[in-house]
Amino acid sequence: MKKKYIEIYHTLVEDIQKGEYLSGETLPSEHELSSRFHTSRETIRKALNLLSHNGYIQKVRGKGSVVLDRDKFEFPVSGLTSFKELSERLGQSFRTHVHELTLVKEAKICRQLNCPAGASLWRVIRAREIGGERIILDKDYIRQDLVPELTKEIVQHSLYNYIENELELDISFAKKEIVVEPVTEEDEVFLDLKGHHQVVVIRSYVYLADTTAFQFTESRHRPDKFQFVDFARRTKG
Amino acid sequence: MKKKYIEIYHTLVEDIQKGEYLSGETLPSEHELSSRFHTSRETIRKALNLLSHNGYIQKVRGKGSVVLDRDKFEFPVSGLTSFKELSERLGQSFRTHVHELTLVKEAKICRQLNCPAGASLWRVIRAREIGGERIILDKDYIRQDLVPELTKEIVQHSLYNYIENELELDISFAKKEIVVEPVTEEDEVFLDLKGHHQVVVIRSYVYLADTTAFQFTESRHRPDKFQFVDFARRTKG
DNA sequence: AAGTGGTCTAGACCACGTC
DNA sequence: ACGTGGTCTAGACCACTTC
Repeated sequence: MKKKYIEIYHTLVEDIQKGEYLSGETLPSEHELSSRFHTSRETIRKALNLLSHNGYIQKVRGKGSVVLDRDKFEFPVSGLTSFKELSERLGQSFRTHVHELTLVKEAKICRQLNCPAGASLWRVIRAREIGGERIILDKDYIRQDLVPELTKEIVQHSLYNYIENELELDISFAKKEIVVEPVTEEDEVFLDLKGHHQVVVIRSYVYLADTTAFQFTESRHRPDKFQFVDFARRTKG
Repeated sequence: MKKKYIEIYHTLVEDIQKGEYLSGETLPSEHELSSRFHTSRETIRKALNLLSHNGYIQKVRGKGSVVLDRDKFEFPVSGLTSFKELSERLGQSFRTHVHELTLVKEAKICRQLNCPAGASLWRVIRAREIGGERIILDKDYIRQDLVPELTKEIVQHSLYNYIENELELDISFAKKEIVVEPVTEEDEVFLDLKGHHQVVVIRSYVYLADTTAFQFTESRHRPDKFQFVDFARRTKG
């Protein structure tokens, strides 16, 4: 048995994308939806909360669930997007250059990942080429106890895909920090900087569903090609 | 009577902050909490979902609600933070210089805010000084039909405070974009750029709870002082 | 007054981890 | 086997918007 509220969520997303409900209009009422989907109102509400959380609707008390103009938001998949998804979205040709794939011991990063100081970490360094220019340098540190084997093919293709689908690790949340920093010698070597002296650095700590810290990533972007989109819903309380 | 799940949420946040539950430990079970707070389990679950959403806990099936190391996250108040909150958090002295407070008509911005092309908008230009340096230039456009009166005192003190507490407008969500751009003449005049030739630009569209687009803000930061922190929880489905 | 979403209840069964 | 959180139900009352 699948989860009902997830199925209802997908159905409603499709309906919205098909233009069955236009932006500014309201969805059928929760009461109406519960009888239409033969389910309780709380279950409908879970589906609607998902829609709201993902920016498809905004609930307005006494009025209904208003469909938002999602084109205007041009969506973000809030936060945890992989390079592959991103470049596919942009519809541009892309390549990945793998410069390093080694096992290292770095006490400092281990401490931040809550693993023993002597633990082995995969260090993966990849340059991302989009439209013929190498504009992103990704440096990943991944706990080897959680990902025992990595090959050049895997990191070239899609690391996230391998981790989530092959290893079935459940990535749950991430904390990221975005800052601007001077370029390093490494940046000079691996990127086409076109005279830029600073890069945008995104540092992420990625956690699994069981709260294990799992990966540290530093993603260094040439500033003229950097864009970050965020959809933030205010949580009350 | 206030909302129960909000009260329970606040109680649990306080307990966590007092160190009653340490990171890595689990909270009492949902069953236990519902009898302790004399409420139903679904209500407890709403409170726990808030805790989870705000990064206090991670729920693990079969195990419990694990308290996260929130210090390690150094929190963001995800997304919609005002300058005042930010500078208070940093504990630094700050000043706001109001350079402009006028009514304008800009068809382009009206279109993005979904209001008539000829509608009046407040244009507010403020430079933010932190630790003696003017490092942020905020340019706000606000619909005058929603905010009829603005004074220099209001925009100097706290615009958000006025909008939310005095006018009682209900800010609900925002879409933001972060990019890096060359400095403009305006930046040169109003900021202490210290030789920097680029600024980090955050463009935000702010919406009210009734889905009205309400405000457009462009916040221009000197790159060496820019930081953006984000806590992203992956939503399934 | 009627309709909408927001909150809350007191159960139920299931899937998963731990023991 | 037991305890945990995940899903689901069929009601209830309230606050708000619209008419």
